[in-house]
Amino acid sequence: MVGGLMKFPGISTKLLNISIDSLCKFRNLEKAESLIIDGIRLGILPNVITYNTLIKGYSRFIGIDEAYAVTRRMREAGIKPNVATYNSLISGASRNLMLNRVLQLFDEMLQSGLSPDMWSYNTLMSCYFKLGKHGEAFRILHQDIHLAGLCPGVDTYNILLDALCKSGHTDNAIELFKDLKSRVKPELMTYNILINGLCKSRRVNSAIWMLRELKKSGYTPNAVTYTTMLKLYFKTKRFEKGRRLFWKMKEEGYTFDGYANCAVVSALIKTGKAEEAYECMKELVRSGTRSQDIVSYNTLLNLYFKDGNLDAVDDLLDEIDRKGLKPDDYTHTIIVHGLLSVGYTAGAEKHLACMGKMGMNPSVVTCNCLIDGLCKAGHVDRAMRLFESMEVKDEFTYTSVVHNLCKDARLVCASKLLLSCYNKGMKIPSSARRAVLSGLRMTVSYQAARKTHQKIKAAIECDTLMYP
DNA sequence: CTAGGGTTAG
Repeated sequence: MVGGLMKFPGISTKLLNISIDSLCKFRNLEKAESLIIDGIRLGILPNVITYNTLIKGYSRFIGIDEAYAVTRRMREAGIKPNVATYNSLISGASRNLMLNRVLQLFDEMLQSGLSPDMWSYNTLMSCYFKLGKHGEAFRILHQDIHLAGLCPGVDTYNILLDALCKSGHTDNAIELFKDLKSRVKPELMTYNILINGLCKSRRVNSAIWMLRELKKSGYTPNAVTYTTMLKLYFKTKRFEKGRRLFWKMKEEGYTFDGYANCAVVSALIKTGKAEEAYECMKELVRSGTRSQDIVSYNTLLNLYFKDGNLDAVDDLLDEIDRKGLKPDDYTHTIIVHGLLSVGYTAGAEKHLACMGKMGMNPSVVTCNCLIDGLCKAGHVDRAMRLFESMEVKDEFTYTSVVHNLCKDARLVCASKLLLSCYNKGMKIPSSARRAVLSGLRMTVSYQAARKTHQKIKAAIECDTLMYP
């Protein structure tokens, strides 16, 4: 291949870069690098783009250190890193939420006399947002960008709008959207971000209004738009509407990547329609998308468990392994929950222990499942031991534990935990409160229930909370 | 750099 490039001096580096790019896209980084070396031997000199492409690949698929190591080889080859080089490194660091690394690279870029561009600032800003450091992110937006003589572009606003939506400030996002239209032209992605934010906060009418705005601006909804609306329909239990939309998506070729199929299948599983779910999954298997990512496998795995098809589960786990896919938090949760649902409590516990041995940290959700399952199987003490060992706990953890403690008549413990939730300002469903209060009334005393009710009132600073 | 799919309690 490289030999052939020699016949076209002048464009040979361009062709080399194209080859490098496609190799990198398919994670063939070693091959890409050996192609560079072959090229040099044949007199085809790599340029800054060649190395930047390689760095982008390393930073995306391997690691930031490995990507950085390429910059050293690049310098040895007499090529100086440019802003794009640093941007690739910075985005790799940002993807892994390595803020210090991002800042360090920024410094290094400045010290080598390079000026960060809008892309660099966008990445930095999005890293701050992803870490929940909104103040810092806004400082980049309102100060640093202007000090650098740059102007926020539509991409900058996309990042900002998405962060606002994801942190529950959908109203601010809408406000900003109305305001920014005078400065930049919203992209299709801008609309999708907002529609998604509105759907997630269940603002159905606003989402539909935004969809109309999207069309009014001359854009055509794409697979992302439709998948977002599809989820909204399922969430609001408008199954017929969802079914019709999915049908339309299939007809118009919007289901090529399997995203919509996964959404539909999980909705079908939740409504107990395993048959239809299998039907919908078949298509995914046929299209080959299934072989590409763990999400489709997780969906299918969940389906097999819910259907009690444990042989298929076994086969599928083997297949995941064979394909070299990496099980993620969802996979582990589905396995633990699935084992519990078929009554195999010991297996679920074993799975968690295995994860620990392999150096994996089970997620909060995985632990929540096991806690709940252990309680329901009558092992409340073991569940409580796991509960106490958890570093991160969420609403689900507490809700489940409180309910299960009530069922087990451990009211003192349950009411203590419930109160700690209110004191932390944690949102906990009122069903948990009712379970504790009625439990106290039944098994302790009416006075104890009243007293706890008073404490809850004080904790949430509310006088009108009715005593059930 | 930025948008959509998959997991848990009641």
